[in-house]
Amino acid sequence: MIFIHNEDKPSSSTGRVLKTYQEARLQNTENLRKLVVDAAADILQEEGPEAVTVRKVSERMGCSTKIIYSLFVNKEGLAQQLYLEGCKLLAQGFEEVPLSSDLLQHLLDLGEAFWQFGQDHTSYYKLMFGGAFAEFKPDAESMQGTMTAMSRLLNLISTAQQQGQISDQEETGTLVSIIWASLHGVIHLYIGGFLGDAEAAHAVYKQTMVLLSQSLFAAQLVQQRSEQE
Amino acid sequence: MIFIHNEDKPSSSTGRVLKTYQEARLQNTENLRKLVVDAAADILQEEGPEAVTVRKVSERMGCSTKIIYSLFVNKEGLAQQLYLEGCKLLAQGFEEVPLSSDLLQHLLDLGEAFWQFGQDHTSYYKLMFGGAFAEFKPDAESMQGTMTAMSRLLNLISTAQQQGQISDQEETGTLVSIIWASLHGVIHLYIGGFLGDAEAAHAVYKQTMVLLSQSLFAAQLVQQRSEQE
DNA sequence: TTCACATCGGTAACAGTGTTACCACAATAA
DNA sequence: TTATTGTGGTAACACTGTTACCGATGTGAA
Repeated sequence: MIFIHNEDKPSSSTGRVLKTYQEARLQNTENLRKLVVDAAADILQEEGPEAVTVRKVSERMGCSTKIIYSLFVNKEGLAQQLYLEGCKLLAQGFEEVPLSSDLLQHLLDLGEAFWQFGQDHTSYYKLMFGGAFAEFKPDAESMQGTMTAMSRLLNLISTAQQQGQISDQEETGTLVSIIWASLHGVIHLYIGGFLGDAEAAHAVYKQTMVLLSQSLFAAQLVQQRSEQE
Repeated sequence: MIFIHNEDKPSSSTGRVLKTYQEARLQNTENLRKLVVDAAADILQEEGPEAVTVRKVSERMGCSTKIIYSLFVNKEGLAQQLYLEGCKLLAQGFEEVPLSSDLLQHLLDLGEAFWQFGQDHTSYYKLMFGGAFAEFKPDAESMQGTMTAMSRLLNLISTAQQQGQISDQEETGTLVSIIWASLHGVIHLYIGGFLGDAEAAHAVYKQTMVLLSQSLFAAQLVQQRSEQE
């Protein structure tokens, strides 16, 4: 039963998912990989990270678990692809933030976009930064994807430093890490259930952004103040 | 083999762990609970959070898994006890920080103690805040334990607000959350492998503390400045 | 003392996980 | 047509959390 490699048999009642799997198998493995990642992504978003299991993915694909192990080495390999998928979504979220000549406002907007990503794609967030897959450590490709997603933030800080609005005593990368980590901490504690409801957590988040940017842009503020006097 | 309930039999070669289990069983269940938590804590520290399994704990105890389910409802119940154990260690770490009349310095010292806790008890940290047990959400007792551990930080912020060194526009709890979450974010990203080696991560951590405290104590700094003029 | 009852806890199983050895089949090459 | 290669499904292994079962043990009453 199940899979007869003979193509003569009509589609019958095996369903559409099965057909796409058959189609992809006739083409290159790259399409098949994408199909598996999509199936896994669906499960991730519908049922959360812990529901993403090799068997569930293969069932949804209509194939055996062997396929997943042939295409990706193990579950972690599949998780890495999902990580990169999440990076794309995050980058997309950042892209939608309008450019602004007010760099402080721009920073706040980017921070807000990061919060929104955590809310709209909580399952992805848990997978990527939440330690949902205990064994998952970012490899070179993952870090590359992360940096690409974060490039918008990096460019902003760099520009602000060049314009003298943010001190250039610290390395740009360090400042990005500080902002990223601080905001991540709020989101992660909230997801973990430590910061009450979404409203309270969002208040903490926004206040964290304010405090950080106050310090970062402090030189400018002081300068503005002395100019006003 | 294994457990003969007859006490006439001498200790034989069953080992010391077994004897303590037998002893505790003769006493109340509270001692037995503590013994189980200790065994689980040993595994946690020796082999990490993912190694803490019901079977491993029961093997180390020299009893069946049933005991764990009788004493704690399920694995999560045991995890909660480990969480509280971690709170004690964290509180202990905070206790060792010397009091200081310089509240800013005191804040930096407490922050450093939090970092040290993450380094010295990484397994506990992962269990408590790292999401190592995906299903674990802090219940009322866990939150209570967390607050007790954090009380040192809470008192400090409260005092600084009363002395006018930190603005009292924000609620004390909110400020504590901001500091906690930001520092947690750095530790968590570092543990997750996103911030490079310990040295680089520690630099980010310290800089985060500096930026935050600069904003928090900003009013005072401005005040000092105007007093000097 | 003896006997019924209740409780405690060990055994063995269930359902689920990641992973892999095995082997039948299809496609290709000679 | 035959030999070889490789793809992929089946079924198993070693784990996990969890629980149904049931014998043994201790405890109460007669």
